[in-house]
Amino acid sequence: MSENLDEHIDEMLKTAGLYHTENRVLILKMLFKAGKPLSQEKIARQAGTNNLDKVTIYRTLESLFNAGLVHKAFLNKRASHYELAHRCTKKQCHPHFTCTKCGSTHCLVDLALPMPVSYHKGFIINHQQVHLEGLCPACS
Amino acid sequence: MSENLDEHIDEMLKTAGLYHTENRVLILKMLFKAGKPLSQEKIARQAGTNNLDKVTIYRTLESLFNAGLVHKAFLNKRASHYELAHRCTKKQCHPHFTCTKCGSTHCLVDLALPMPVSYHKGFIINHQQVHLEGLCPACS
DNA sequence: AAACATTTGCAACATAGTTGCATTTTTGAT
DNA sequence: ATCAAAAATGCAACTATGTTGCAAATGTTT
Ligand SMILES: [Mn+2]
Ligand SMILES: [Mn+2]
Ligand SMILES: [Zn+2]
Ligand SMILES: [Zn+2]
Repeated sequence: MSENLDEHIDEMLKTAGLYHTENRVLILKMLFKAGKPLSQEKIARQAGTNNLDKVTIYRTLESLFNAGLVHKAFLNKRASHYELAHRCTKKQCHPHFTCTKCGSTHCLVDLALPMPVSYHKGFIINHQQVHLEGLCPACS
Repeated sequence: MSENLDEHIDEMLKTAGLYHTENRVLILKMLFKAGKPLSQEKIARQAGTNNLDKVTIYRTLESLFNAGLVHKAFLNKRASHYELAHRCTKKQCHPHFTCTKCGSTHCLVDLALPMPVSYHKGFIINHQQVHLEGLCPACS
């Protein structure tokens, strides 16, 4: 995946019907590399010299989100975080874990949680996100 | 509970070791009455004439939160929402449901979800919050 | 190359939340 | 009831996050 990541990203954008732009490629690469949810601010800082405008980052993430390539992760932070959708099913993202001591975030991609079936008459459940808190291996 | 709500709130504050103030009583009453998570803005608007300062609301909620009387609900909105902790166990809040059509929020207090047991060596899971999306009875 | 659609950067704005500090309220002890 | 200490409140100013409008730049299609 390391060699042909560029090709993979090209394919993702083409399939999604999105214009192939420098910023989309850059941000998708960052998300692949990070392997966990990133905020606008982290992306901006990591881009450094690339002089990415804040608004552009938000709009780029939104276009990737609308295309289904990216998910909003549901952390207990003030800022939204985005991650690749490649490790989520349509109905269920993997759980996210936040360490209450060091603040680190972990994607528990292999922790399968049951999706609740229909609740009461009339409720249709389409999507689930689970957020866990506790102590990470480094802090426990 | 309607008659002795005041007494109940007095008791809550006393047990928590918090000063008994007008604002704490007012906000706790609102949260009881609402039965679902409220944001600072909703509390301010509902207080109306009572002329509650924004900062005071935040600080009041924080004191109630630190005392464990109130939880932060984890909705996919920009602003934090707070609710009474009385329908949550220490480790697990009830799931919250947001309707993607009308935006309404529902507390699924009788939907019991299993708490994931320890994940990998080193992870200690202390708390779980689940957020569901779909269509509410009015919209489905 | 030309025409069209989308993306980008910038400035200005809106909303959520925080901090410092002087004043007021609550509490517990006299 | 009076007083002193501790905590809560209101206000102003501030930071951080996110949004909107628009002209210029870039990507796509023919
Ligand atoms: Mn993740
Ligand atoms: Mn609730
Ligand atoms: Zn940790
Ligand atoms: Zn609805």
